[in-house]
Amino acid sequence: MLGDVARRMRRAFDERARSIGVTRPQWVLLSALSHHEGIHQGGLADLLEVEPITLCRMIDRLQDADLIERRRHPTDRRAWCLYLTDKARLQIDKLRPLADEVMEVAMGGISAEDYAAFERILETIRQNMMQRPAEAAASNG
Amino acid sequence: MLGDVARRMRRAFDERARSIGVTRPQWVLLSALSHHEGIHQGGLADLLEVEPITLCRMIDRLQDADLIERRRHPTDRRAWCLYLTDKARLQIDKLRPLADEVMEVAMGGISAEDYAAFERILETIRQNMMQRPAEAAASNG
DNA sequence: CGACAATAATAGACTTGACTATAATAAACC
DNA sequence: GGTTTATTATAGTCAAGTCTATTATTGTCG
Repeated sequence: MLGDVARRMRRAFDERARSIGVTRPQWVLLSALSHHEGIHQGGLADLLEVEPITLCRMIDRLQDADLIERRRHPTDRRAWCLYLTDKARLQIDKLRPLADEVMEVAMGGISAEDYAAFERILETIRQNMMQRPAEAAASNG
Repeated sequence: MLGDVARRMRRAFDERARSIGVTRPQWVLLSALSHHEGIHQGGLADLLEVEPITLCRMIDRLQDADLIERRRHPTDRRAWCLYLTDKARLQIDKLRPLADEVMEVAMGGISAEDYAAFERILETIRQNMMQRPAEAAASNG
């Protein structure tokens, strides 16, 4: 059910975002980058919890679309530093209200108490899922 | 956050299921089919809320892996009817406890009241997301 | 019957995600 | 100073999901 609800929300955002020409994962990436400009790919991959190679290919596409700029790291010749283009900033400004709208629709008719409870429980589940399976197995016995 | 939690749960299941040799979406498919044997592809796609072509290719792979059998529909020569193989039934039996384990870990330390509240709120959100975006726009004004 | 619309499955091309592996570079260490 | 190890980015290959067609059918209607 949780997965189902998450999927419906993803889909709702995707439908709205399609006209902008940016996919939802791309928006998540751009949005994260807007708070950490200059970060290198590995760091951003950690932030987004995706594999470096997944991020690498998304960056390829975003660079092709003139939304992200790769600049050489000043001292580490292996690394790239990532920067938003002005075009990307415009896109983000258009996308944020869409995300807000999805949240509004989703949370319609839910009281403040329920909302708080929901957040609290979600956070508990998140903590429960944080331990790696090996540790989980170990802690079970 | 909801998406994050859903992703963590997906991942937890994937890690456990990998050794069985079936992916999570495949398990979902097999599990659904076990309750609707004989259904045709379009019907199953509706059930799982994926595009027919997505299901079609998953069925291709599952048929290659001897987990699903396609039989001709008795009267409609366009359609296939889907059946589990015995091998698939064994797999399902192995996977169900894994899913249960993930749920147990996820819900650890959550009271019955919280669990009930969580389900209720999730269901509300689900209902909120059920309306199509066009209708949502219309109902907004 | 015959044209035409609807339905079932599938093809092509794309994004996103994974796993495994590899080249280049940096850091650590003897 | 040179060898080994770790890190950074990337390639190959696959699954799963999307959108937009296309091919067989089936059903409908004149």
